Amino acid sequence: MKHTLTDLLTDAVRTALTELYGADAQNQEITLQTTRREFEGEFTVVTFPLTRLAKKKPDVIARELGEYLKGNVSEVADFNVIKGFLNLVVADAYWKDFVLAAPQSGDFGQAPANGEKVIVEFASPNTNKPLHLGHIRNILLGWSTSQLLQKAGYDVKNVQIINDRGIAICKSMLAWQKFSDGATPASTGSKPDHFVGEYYVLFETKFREEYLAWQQSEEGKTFFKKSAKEGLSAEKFFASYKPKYFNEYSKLGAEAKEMLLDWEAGDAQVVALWKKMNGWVYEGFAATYTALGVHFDKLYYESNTYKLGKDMVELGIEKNVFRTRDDGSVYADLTDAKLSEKTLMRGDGTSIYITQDLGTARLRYDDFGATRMIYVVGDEQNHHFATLFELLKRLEEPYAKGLYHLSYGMVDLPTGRMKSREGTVVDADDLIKEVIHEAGLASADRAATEGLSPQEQREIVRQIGMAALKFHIIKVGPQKRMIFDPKESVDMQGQTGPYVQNAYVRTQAVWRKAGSDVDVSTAADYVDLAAAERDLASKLYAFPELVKLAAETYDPSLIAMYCYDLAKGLHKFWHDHSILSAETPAAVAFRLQLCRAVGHTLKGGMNLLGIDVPPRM
RNA sequence: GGGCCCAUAGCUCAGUGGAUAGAGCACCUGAUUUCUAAUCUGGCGGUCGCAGGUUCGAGACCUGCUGGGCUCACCA
Repeated sequence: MKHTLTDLLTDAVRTALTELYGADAQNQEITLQTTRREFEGEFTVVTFPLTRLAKKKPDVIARELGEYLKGNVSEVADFNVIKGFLNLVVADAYWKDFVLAAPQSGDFGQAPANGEKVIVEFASPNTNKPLHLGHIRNILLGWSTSQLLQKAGYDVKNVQIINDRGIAICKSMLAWQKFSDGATPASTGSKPDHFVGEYYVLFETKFREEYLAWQQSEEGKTFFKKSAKEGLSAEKFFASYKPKYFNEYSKLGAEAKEMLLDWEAGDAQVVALWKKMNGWVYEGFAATYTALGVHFDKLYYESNTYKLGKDMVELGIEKNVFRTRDDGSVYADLTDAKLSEKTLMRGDGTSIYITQDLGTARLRYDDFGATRMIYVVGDEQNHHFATLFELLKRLEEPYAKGLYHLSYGMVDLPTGRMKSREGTVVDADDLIKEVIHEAGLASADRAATEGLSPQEQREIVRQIGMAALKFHIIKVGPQKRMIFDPKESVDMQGQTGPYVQNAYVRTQAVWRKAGSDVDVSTAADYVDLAAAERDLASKLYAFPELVKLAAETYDPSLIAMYCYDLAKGLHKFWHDHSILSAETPAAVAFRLQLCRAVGHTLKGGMNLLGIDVPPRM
């Protein structure tokens, strides 16, 4: 591995300290950071922490260090000192050589394969409803994390676990069976997952009607008088009683539960209906995944995995990690890890949610041999995953150290949280359609894509709209609960996806004009770089390290911020300098290649976010 | 009640213990005979929730508090 510039500078500072002050600086922490924009230079050494070592004032140390580095390190062309900050100006020759080398390749920033396998789980929807805005955040996070890890050298597999069973899908099934008259997505022209979702909603509607009627019946009124606490309003009482009513009194509830039992018993008719309706949902999901540009290497279905985990429970008992209660139920005592006592198997021998997660983790390890598993799941399940990981650690699973819950905050609307009951849930397909529509309106009065076929133009509009949406979501750090304003998500100016795309398009436009057979061999003769060029060069230089950091911290928002920053640098450079009519042939040649380097990096960076860049826009 | 997360400009968000805390949007303003103006320039805008502490240095680290969210099932 070649010495990076930052390593080289850090080492040089250590050597300088030893030479200048006779101190052994090998263990001294060297604070090297990028120079703030308002000062000249690219790297800054902070000399405050060196005062004890050198026994001099920070500014004196900075000056002496600067002189030494300028005199002894060819990469350091100049320096300036402000208080305890030594700003280093990297030699133009270094930047020039750098720009003409690594980033000229399309896979700039790609780390060599490290042989380690990692699984990223994301999406993981229920099959009773279409995908919504919350799923979009999940999917974008999962996909870009997967891309990032790949770029950082991992062998990545994308998986999801589909919650295809349970009471929810039975509600859709029952409503369809009772009320559809055999309607199908084809007969109604509905997108199939939306079709199934409509029956889920219909079930809830019918159930509410039934519940309301019961509340107003003699039986309901008597029940209220008998059961409600003094002073509690009927409205409040019945709102909280709803789940119990569903389980104990409701005719529809009983039918849905019966259907679930029939399904578990393998009833042929119920299973056939289940397959049919889930089939519709998958057809719909596939279209949404395609629209989002993501795909999976393997799908796990809860209907296949929900009984897993019993062997893990056995193992836990063997290892004396789990205990059995008198009633036969099994639990793990995690109180010493600041977690609760967790039951893993019921007295009747059936398993629960976390038990299947134990089994599924092992199943995936057996499938792929991955030593890392990333679960992209909302932060309301933080406790669940803390428990799951602690259990797997105690079971001494070989992948236990590589488990990570990529937790993210919920998506709120400016009006508050999304609530299906109040119809404020933003549907994924609607949103996608909307952003593309807006991009189309914004493109309508532009001449930039004239001469392209209608298909090509539509594709560009699609790429722009999706870039606006995706960038708007992925630029926010995962941990943060975010407010999604649909109006802002279609913005195409400022800190947005289209802004970055536009910078890329400019790098392509100049090459189109120059012609691909232009001779750029004179670029090596280019000597003095302009400020905007040095700025771009140092930004390009930072890309591979940033990819590494973003992959290590599972944070794609870092890449989004970077892309914006690099695009901004390109736009500034573009404004300040002419490329094709630059002063000298060497300048033309260098700037063209600088454009190519920036273009590759913007494209690579945006691809990490699952965003395409168009050739023109 | 216990645990975890969040709080930075009017709004949406950045901010490895380092400099005068930054972007974008919004509002005001100037720039286009040119390689794409989906751009660029200037202006306006801050008690970094509050109070202590650690440090040469705190928006960041520690403690307490306030406000908001999530969670603490033999549900998923």
